[in-house]
Amino acid sequence: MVRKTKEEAQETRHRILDAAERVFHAQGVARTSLAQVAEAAGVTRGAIYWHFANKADLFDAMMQRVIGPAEAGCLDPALLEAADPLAAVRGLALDFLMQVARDPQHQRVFEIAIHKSEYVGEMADARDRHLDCARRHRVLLEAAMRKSQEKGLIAPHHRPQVAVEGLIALIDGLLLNWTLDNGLFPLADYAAPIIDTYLAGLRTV
Amino acid sequence: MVRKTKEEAQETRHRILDAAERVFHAQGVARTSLAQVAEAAGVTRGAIYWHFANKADLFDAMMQRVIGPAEAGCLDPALLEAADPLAAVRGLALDFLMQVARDPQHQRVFEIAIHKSEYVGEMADARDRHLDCARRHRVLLEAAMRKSQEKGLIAPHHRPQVAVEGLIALIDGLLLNWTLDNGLFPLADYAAPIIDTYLAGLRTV
DNA sequence: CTTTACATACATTCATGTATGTATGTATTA
DNA sequence: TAATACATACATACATGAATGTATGTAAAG
Repeated sequence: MVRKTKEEAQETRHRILDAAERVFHAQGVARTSLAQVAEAAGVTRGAIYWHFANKADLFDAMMQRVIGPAEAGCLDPALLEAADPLAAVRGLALDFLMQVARDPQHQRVFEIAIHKSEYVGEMADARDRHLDCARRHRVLLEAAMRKSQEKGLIAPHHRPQVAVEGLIALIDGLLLNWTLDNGLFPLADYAAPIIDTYLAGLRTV
Repeated sequence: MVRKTKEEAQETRHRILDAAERVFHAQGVARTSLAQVAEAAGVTRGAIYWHFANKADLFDAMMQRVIGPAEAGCLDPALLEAADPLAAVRGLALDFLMQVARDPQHQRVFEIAIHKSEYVGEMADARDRHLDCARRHRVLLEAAMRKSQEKGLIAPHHRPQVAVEGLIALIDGLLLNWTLDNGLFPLADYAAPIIDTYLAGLRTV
């Protein structure tokens, strides 16, 4: 059986993406060949080269499938309309961390992105997309911080840009270390008190 | 000219390590062959295989040469004898971040470790060493946090383990994002206020 | 009948590890 | 102290395997 219906073709595409997730996670991106991905997916390399241009393209698609929807949720401009923007920021950060802590697919993909791939050469596309997305987050968060400061929720001596950079560092650092060894500490338990500690620091004079 | 004196041999060894740093940084570890490292060092692969067992061993040596001394300084148990352990922790964290911000070699090596290598397979040695070192840091920092709490420098509702995990996340996150794009924010300027914000949060009731 | 969705087969490029060559430093001996 | 023997510090050459990309085959969907 060779030629499939369009739906079946999409299913094999997803099977390939699933397999890539598993194998990339287990061996790292650079150390896995497309033949290994194909075997894990139950197809041949021909199928992979039909759906994707090369390994970088496959990697891109794998990341986008999971991170694309997630990042959309994090970029809600309604953040600025909240009565308490700082609380809204807190909610966004915790939602994000909790989603990763709960969903094993998110965990796997972030672990691949952070610890099992090299942001270099042909992976530059993914890197650029990440940087652009991060920049938009910074812009939005900085606006929220400024608004919080206007409302007296943040002490006046804090610079909004600095406050944002610290918050992002905290979130990314938690993700970095938890994905490095998820037995090290319970992210779902630690996330809230840690974020709250930082935000409490922003309130102090 | 073939056989060199021991000092000359050590010099070529360091030339190889320097070259590895540059090429790994430019292309990523997985995407560079030992032939490229050899060319950059002005030697042949024979020289590399004489001094190192393989690429993983070379990578290990390159990391250890820079990180080894640095991590020794961060593990000073005198931390616990300080009159103000929290201030001592602050000093340690800032010293570390400032050293990376100032020394381009540290910057390069951390950038390689974080963004341009895959902690997988044969790199497991480096990963294990990193994890073990991080664990010792956590033990020491947790003791310092506990002592700070006994002295009333940290509000009683904070759990020392959680406080430590937040601090480490903050430091690692700053390093992660700054090495990702060192034009994004000035680490030397931002480090102190961000760390201080978190520590201020630890003092609040 | 044409295009799709793959499987199969092929050619080519590299990177690795090892084996071997070789000239020089260094210790030993006489 | 000079001759000798051995180890060192590489360079060179080779064999092997593996991964990639492409070209071609093919059967069924549309």
